[in-house]
Amino acid sequence: MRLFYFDRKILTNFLLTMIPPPLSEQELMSRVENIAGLTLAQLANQISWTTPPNLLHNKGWIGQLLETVLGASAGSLSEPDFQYLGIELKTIPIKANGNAAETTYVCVVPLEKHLGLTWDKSCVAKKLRRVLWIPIESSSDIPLSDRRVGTGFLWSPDIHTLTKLKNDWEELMEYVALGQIDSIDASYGDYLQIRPKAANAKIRTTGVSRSGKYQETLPRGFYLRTSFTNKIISEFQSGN
DNA sequence: TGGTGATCATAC
DNA sequence: GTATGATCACCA
Repeated sequence: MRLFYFDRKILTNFLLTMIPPPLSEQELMSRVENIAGLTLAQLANQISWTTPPNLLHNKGWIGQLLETVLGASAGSLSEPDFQYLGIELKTIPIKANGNAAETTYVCVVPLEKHLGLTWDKSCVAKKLRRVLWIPIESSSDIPLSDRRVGTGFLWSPDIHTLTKLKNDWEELMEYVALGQIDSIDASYGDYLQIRPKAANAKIRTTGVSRSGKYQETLPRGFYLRTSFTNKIISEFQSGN
């Protein structure tokens, strides 16, 4: 069943774009090199997409564009973008000064069914095992069409980083487990933070209260702080 | 100006 | 509603 779904997904994407998924890391990185320096409009033209005037009503457009151009599988499965390769694709908006403009969304915070959940099994650990970061020019004074794609690079957290992420995750999840999700705000966590992840502030999902009963609450997501992604970028640039 | 809370599109 | 992809927008 899952195989069927996977195949249909790949096939649909291929028929729409004629871009097959990369079969090796080398093939993927060769595609990444080939698009470095291109503008978003040039990239969009490759697959006959129209560049929107801005991202206001298309916040995920750049991410979806890069996914498609690089042959990532489409769809909303909880799988890495490049399923064969176990690689997650993340675009990262870069300001004129070279720093990340926005935090990076990782995954939804489990607000129930988290009993016995450990770091190694968490969505954060799974998503961040191997990431293809692609910097994208994001200054608001550059029209979206003219913004250029940077040099993408593969990244895996080193042991120190992994420990920091694990500590953050465990600390944050402890509040969740104790039914104290509503007392957490975005200031908690060094590398990871928890923030709302919903269409609006009225959306509710099921969580757990302090007394252990089910309680409706705002859906949250894990995000990487810009200070952390800046660190990743500067380590790549300095060749570490 | 940057960090936090709020929000947008879309598939299923 | 839940998942994917994220950025917007306010205010200290």
